[in-house]
Amino acid sequence: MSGQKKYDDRAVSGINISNSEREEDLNELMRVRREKLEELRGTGVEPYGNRFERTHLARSILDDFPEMENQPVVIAGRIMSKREMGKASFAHVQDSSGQIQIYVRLNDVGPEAYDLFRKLDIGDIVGVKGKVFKTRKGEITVSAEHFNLLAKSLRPLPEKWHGLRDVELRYRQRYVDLVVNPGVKEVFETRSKIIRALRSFLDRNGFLEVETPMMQVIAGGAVARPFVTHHNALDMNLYLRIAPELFLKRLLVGGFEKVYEINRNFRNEGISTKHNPEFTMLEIYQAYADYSDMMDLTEKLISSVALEVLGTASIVYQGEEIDLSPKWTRISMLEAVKLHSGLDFSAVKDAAEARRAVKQAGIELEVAVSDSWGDILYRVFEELVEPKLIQPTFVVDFPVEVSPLAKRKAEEPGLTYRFELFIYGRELANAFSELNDPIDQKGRFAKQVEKRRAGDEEAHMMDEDYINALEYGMPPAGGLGIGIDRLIMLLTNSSSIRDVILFPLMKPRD
RNA sequence: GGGCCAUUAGCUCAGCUGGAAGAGCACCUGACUUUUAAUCAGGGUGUCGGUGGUUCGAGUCCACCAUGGCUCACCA
Repeated sequence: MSGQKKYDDRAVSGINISNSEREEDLNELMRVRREKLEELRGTGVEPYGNRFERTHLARSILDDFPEMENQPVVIAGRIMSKREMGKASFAHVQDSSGQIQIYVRLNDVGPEAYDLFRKLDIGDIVGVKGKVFKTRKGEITVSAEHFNLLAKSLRPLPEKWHGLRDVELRYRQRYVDLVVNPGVKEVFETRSKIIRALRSFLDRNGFLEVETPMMQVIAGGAVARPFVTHHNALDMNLYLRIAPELFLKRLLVGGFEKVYEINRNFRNEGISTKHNPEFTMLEIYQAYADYSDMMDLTEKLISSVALEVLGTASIVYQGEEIDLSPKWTRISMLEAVKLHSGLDFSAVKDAAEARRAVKQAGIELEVAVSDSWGDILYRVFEELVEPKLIQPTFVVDFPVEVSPLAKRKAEEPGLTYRFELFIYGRELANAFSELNDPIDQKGRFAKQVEKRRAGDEEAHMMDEDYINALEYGMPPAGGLGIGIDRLIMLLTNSSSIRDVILFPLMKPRD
């Protein structure tokens, strides 16, 4: 028992016995660095420093050189390269703003400090005090008068020419990726700016940011398989949310009229370049609005964020020019399908006829026996139309069968006031006039529950409390969901969702 | 989950029809007081992803497994 306890303590404190305590496992590069570490300690140099006060970032020295020349500065950062030339040396130091060269001369720093400098490795974090000058070859440089070791690095960094290319290592050890591949940091800085711009746009327009449960008793608001977790004290299973939708609409019932949430959703499904099990979603709800208001909002939101963050609404994604300036094409699903497949579903009366029409048109499609007219229309749309929607396109009026939370069209009850936004063949946003008729909603849930009983794990569960809320009366409202990771992919020209998520889910090795 | 591809030094990669594991960077030793992919002289640091098999002999051929990439399926 006590042995078990000891093991747990070590696990919690992060000590990795198998890796760090077996010297014979260390390769020569790491062994040498550990020896240097001990040597430094032996000469009274603490290899892991404390607070360090710097005066300048690399960028500011480079940008303001004329004023900075000959001025004293204190910088701090990681040594990225080193060039020793006997009694003088150069190195590059990298901080959050970029890199700047330092020059260390025996005569300036003295023999002890110069010895210390020679022991430093690429990857070590140092603080440098010195004066700014320009070398003979014209590079702005800090001539060191004094320097401190702030953190000794025990592992060699990837090489300077190619950086870290191995995709698997880049994702597994993002910290290394960030150190050596400068473009990566830029993507995540842009990500942060995009999210800030979204928030500020919504805040300016009177929307209130709220937080709703990530752990839910009923995983609702979307069609997806949830993750299951367990609460010990209550001894009950909980789901990680697949969407915040039903909670945000409860807030409309409560009297909040314009709300939004930017947060993680979790879906227990396949992983791909477009899917990570946890992803960030923006959902917006506006009382007394409808789906065409949501289209206007989507256009304004995305185009103004692009303008604010990138300085242009005309972007290039994977070699394709995409114009995000309003107004975007709006086309009904029936028209879109007719345009791209020749099939006119408005003349098709039921599922049997739809099946025949698809077959006649020679479209290869796996159609389940239980599929309805709407299911088949939607499948044809996904298969033949989606990939062709490169420029921003709102596809409107989805079949009711695939839209269990959207309001029916008054004149065509088989369709709903729903749209999805497609850019580069990908779904980027999904929105509708919210269904606020509790009786209709209950009926739709019941249909979903039937599907669930028939084995469809992605179908909705019955949410009695949500119905209860609707029964109190929810104002008519427009609701909008935008996949933030995909938006960021688009705006940073990233081909994989893993390039816009700092720590994407990876299967452990071994 | 299916198909295709990849896995060799810390990193980036070569290694042909099976015949004694290689390069560049990094690292180590030495020289060098404005270099910058610093240079010059010397040094190879490895469970060839793992386990079996075929063979006199396997980094190389075969099977299975692991991880990853692309792609299809599912989804956002």
